[in-house]
Order: sequence, then structure tokens, then C-alpha cells
Amino acid sequence: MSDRAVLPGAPEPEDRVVAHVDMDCFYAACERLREPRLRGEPVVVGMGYEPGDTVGAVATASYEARAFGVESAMPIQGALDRLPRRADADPDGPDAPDPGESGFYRPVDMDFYEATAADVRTVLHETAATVREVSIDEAYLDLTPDGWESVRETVERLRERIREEVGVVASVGVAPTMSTAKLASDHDKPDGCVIVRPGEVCAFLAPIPVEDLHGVGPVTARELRERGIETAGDVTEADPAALERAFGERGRELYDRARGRDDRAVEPRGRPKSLSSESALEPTDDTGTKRDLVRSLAADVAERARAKDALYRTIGVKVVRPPYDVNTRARSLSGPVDDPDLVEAVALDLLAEFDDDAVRKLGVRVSNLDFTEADQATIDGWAAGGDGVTMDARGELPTDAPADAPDGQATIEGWLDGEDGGAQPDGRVRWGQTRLPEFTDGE
DNA sequence: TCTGGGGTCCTAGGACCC
DNA sequence: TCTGGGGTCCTAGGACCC
Repeated sequence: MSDRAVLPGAPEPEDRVVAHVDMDCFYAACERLREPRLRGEPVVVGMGYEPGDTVGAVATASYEARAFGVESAMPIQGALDRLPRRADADPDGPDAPDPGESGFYRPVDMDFYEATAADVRTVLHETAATVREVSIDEAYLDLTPDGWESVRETVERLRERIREEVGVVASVGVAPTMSTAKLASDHDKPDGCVIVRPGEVCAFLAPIPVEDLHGVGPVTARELRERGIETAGDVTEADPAALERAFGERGRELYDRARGRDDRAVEPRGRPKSLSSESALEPTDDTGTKRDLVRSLAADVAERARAKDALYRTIGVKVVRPPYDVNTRARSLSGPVDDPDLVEAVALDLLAEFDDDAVRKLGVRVSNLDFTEADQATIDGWAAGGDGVTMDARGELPTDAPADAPDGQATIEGWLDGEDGGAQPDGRVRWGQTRLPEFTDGE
């Protein structure tokens, strides 16, 4: 059906040298950094978890904890069943479990992990000119300018600096493409360093099980196995058209990546596309409880948007009903705003549809973000005088009716046209270039 | 093991426009 | 008006990642 000719002039993937840097058990490593007695002990870092609590899930388990069967994303209760909590207050008390069969539980402390990650980033940026930070504990480096000859020394030096200057351990994979580099960093964890040179890619990939490939989750893995496809090598022998029919664009991507084809260049990440805040709760249908939580989530997300200088044009909620029924509702405004009161009002209005339902989790999200420099006063004036005030009385908001706020609209347009966004006044963060997101990279 | 929190991207249908 | 086709925007859901 679709013949995919290689674009003339496209960069040869072989020319690239990409490193993927992945911190080992990053949150647990951070906890050990400030609490050295945790070294060598099973450590579980729990999310949505307070000391003494049994709700929440495992964010990171140290390898010692994994030996007990504790895994990432497992409910805290499941972890406690496998690995009891060591009594912090009285290790010698009568209730203390056997120290050899118990572990330390700590709540997530993002501020501290962020600070540690910033130290790691410093080393990364001193190693390569182009760095793509994927998450708090993961990044790609473009080592192409250095070439293949000295790559082993470069990468070992990087790992040594992270270990000595920050105090955490990184696994690194190097390959001619991003997708293979990621698999390489995973290959010898923890404390691994795997270099896959251009001629070795196919042999390296062939035995990797499909569920280890990036973009293959439980659903796709099961469907692939039903087709008798169990490894990356099997994928390369499958019919690409059939994969594309079954999995859409991801099928083609899977086929390419399994044979080491990946034209993506390492590029810094752009700005965020959405911001959200969500929280689980003991299932309840109490309207007051639900509304209170949504109010606090709305305030949180609005505050974070403001801190990032992000205006938003779409406000949404997420409502999870037991057992696990995920619902989302969203409403777009006629122009981008920074207005915490409006976030709350819209979120509560969208929540109303679920007034009679028990919920186990609630979330608030803003999207359609706009980072153009804002004239706060103008925007606030528009929003407060427009939708925000009248909405509760009507019980609804216009979805896409700019006529609802005619002079507000004029204000918005005038502001958008008058302000030539793009300047980075405080130079705090270098967000790549200021360009509009109309540029979508062809995968 | 029935499920935490913050994200991204893709798909599909409907409204609306020309 | 019962009718073409292309394009864009919006909403909702789902798979996936860390």
C-alpha cells in the first residue's frame, strides 16, 4: 500500500552517536544520599503515601527491595505484604520485624530529587552540547561531534563524574539511534555501560522481547504475541503492512525501530503541552468532598501554570469512578487566560455531571498552553468581567462562542496582535527557539 | 496487585466552513 | 437543499512512558 521511500537528503542515521543516560533507582538513590544508613538496605519510595499510610503506590524500589518482589507501580499494601516496614522509632522493640526481612519506606520528596537532578543535568550539559531531558532521571546526549573513537572514555568519564560529583549511579547506552541507545542503557542495569556500534545494531536488537521495546505496553505486547511475534527479531520478519493495519502508525514505527531505523535527531524538549494535578481519594459520592478536592486541585494547577508563565485556553477535569472508569471532560475558552478563579469555576461545572457518582480519583488539567508574554492586567480584566462571573448563575459556559464576550474578544485580539512574543526576559531557562508548535516532527 | 501522579501522542467522530 | 469533498478545530478515550 504505502511505499516509504527514504527522503533524499535525509541525514544518515549511521552518522549519529547517541547516548542515553538513565539514573539507577533514582528516588531511592536520592534518599540514600541524605540518609547514608539506607545504603545496602531495601528502600521503597512511595507516592501518594504518608508514613503509616497504606494507600499509594511504589514510585521506586531499590534492587534490595526488588529482591523481595517489590516492583514499581505496585500498591504500597502489596509492597508491605512482601517486605514489611522496618520500625523506625524502635528497631529493637518487640514488634520490629526481622531486620533481614524488612525495608525502609519513604515518601516522595520531589523538591529534593529535583535539586539532585539539577546537579546531574549540569554534568550532562558539560558533556554534550545537545541534551534532551526526557524526565527527572533520564536524558539523551548527542555525542555525534565526538565521533565513535573516544566514546567509551567520554561515557565512562561522564558516569564517574555523576558518581563523584552528585553521588548517584547512572547507566548509559550508546548507539547510532535514540531508540537503540535507550535499550542499550537498560541492558546492563544497574551501573551499566553498553556501547552498540553501527555494525552491531541488528544483532543487539534481535533477541530483545517485544515488551521491552519503547512504545510496546501490555496491550500491544499481548497482541503481538498472539501473532507469534515475541522478539524484535520476529518484528523485523513480520509484514510491515500487516503491522500497520493492526497498530496504525505505531505499527510502522515498531517495524522500523526493531531493525534499528530511527531518524530522530536529539533535540532539546520544547515547552509543556499541558499541566495537570490529580489525587486519589477514598471512594465517595459526597458532593462537598468532591468539590473541595477539585477546588484545591484547580488552585494547584493554576498556580503552577502561573509559575511557568503559561496561559491556557482549555480547562478539563478527570473523574475516575470505581472500579476504574476513567472519564474526562474539557472546555475551551475563546482566548488564552491566566485566571485561577476561572479554572476552579469551569472545573466545578464540569464535575457537576458526576454529582451522583462515587469517585476514587479526581484531576484538573489545563491545556492549549500559550507562552506568549502576557499582560496580566488585561487578561484578568477580561476574564473576570466575562465568563467567570456569569457562569455559575447560568450553570454553563459557552463552549466556543466568542460573541459571548464581544469586547473581551477585542481585548484579547488586540493584546495578541500588539505583543510580539518571543523575548526571554529573564533567561532562566533556555527553551530552544521560540517557535510555534505548527512544526510537528515527522516520525 | 485492581490502579499513584505527571505527562505525551494517536485515533475517531462531530461541528463547522468553504 | 440530501448533497461533494477538503480542511480545521474540538472533545473523549486509550495506550504508553517515567
